[in-house]
Amino acid sequence: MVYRRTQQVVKRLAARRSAILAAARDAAADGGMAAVQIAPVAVRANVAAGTVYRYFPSKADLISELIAEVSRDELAAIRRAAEAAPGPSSALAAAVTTVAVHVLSQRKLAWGILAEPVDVDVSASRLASRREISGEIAARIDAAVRAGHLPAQDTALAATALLGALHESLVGPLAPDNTDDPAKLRDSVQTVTLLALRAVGVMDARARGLVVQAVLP
Amino acid sequence: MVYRRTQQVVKRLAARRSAILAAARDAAADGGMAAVQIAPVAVRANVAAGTVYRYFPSKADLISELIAEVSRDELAAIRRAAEAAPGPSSALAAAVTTVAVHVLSQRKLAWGILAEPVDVDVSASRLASRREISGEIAARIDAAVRAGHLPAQDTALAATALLGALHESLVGPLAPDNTDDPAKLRDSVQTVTLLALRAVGVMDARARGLVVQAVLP
DNA sequence: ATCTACCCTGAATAAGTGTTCAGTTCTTCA
DNA sequence: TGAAGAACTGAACACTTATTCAGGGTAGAT
Repeated sequence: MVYRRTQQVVKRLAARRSAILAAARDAAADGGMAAVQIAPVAVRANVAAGTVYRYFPSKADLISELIAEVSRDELAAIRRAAEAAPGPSSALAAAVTTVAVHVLSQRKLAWGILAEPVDVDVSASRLASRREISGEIAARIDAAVRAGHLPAQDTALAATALLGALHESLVGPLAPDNTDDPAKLRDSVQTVTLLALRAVGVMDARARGLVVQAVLP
Repeated sequence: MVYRRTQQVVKRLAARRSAILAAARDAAADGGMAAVQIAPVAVRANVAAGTVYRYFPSKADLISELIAEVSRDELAAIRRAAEAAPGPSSALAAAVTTVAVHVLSQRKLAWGILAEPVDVDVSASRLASRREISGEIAARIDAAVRAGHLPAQDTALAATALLGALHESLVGPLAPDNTDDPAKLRDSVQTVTLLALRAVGVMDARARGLVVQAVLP
């Protein structure tokens, strides 16, 4: 062989791959999954359409990786928020609030990742994404149950239901369109978080306290 | 003119239209919205593909009507259940239970109506559908609030969140797959209804009572 | 400098389905 | 019964995008 991938080339390839993924993410943030089409993404990433296929076997793979990436980021944020909280209930509140805030601050992207129709099959990665996030929330609920702050319950089902409630009320088609009023956005986050905490059995008064703590910086 | 639509013909036309809609509904119940394609629906309805277009201007219109029809049925069922209940809280519980049971007993159809990707734009009718159902639930929450059974709250947001919780936990991708175990199905309905009622502020003990009442026939 | 292997380009291709429409069949009424 | 209008048929068409691939370019080794 008279050709070997030098370190420089390896780096360039990795950078290009990242650029394509980033372009896809940008497109999704701008116009939802509908905007994640090979040709436009290639343009954003400054490559030709064919090049995308040197990095991703298919559009389904590209979108799947996009979903996985966003999901990883989200999971990390949730963990960070929860671990900074003083106790299990606060951690749960912080986790829920984090999801709500993130989802609201990137509504198009969130909608794209979660539920927007896509012309290729990405159900597997969506499933994985939900599993991860839901699992994390379930773990937090579980911790609060074990600490005696919540009644025993099916934590997996509860976590799934919580996420459904957050998503539908914040980025679903009926979500109020407060795109640019920070006060209303905060209100929504607060209301929905309160709802979610009460759903798993946090007493109302205590829930209010936890929510205020979690929403305030 | 030597031709006028006689009563018989009018009836036949109406029947055909219904047959096409019914065929679409069957297809959706069998294989989700993905199965609602013009050619297969036409076959089910015993007409040619072109005929579908004499009754529906486009696939989008066909599916929109399908969504509207299912939505109407659902709304009627919710109202019936709620009106048969002895009080506002029971009515709310009955309404929520009804949604849960219906959704579970026609999961593919529900998923198709609610969230499954479709290749044409049906967002308007999905929005309308959600608005109707959510509005009804909101009204029930409101009644319970006015009766002093629940704390004051943003009932529209709460209703939306409740529906999101129900849908995600019962027909979402993470929903447990108890297709054929009636006991587990009932368990799911009970658990989720309980969750929903607590979310809007029903006290736990009272919620359990309401749920049992609502779930038992 | 030059050969080789790899990478990139972007126009052409492929494939799936909604939609159309010229021709056929059916219904009505004189 | 036959003429006229309406409804139905289903094969052909249209359109959109993902995907391919032959050709040109670039980096590494000698």
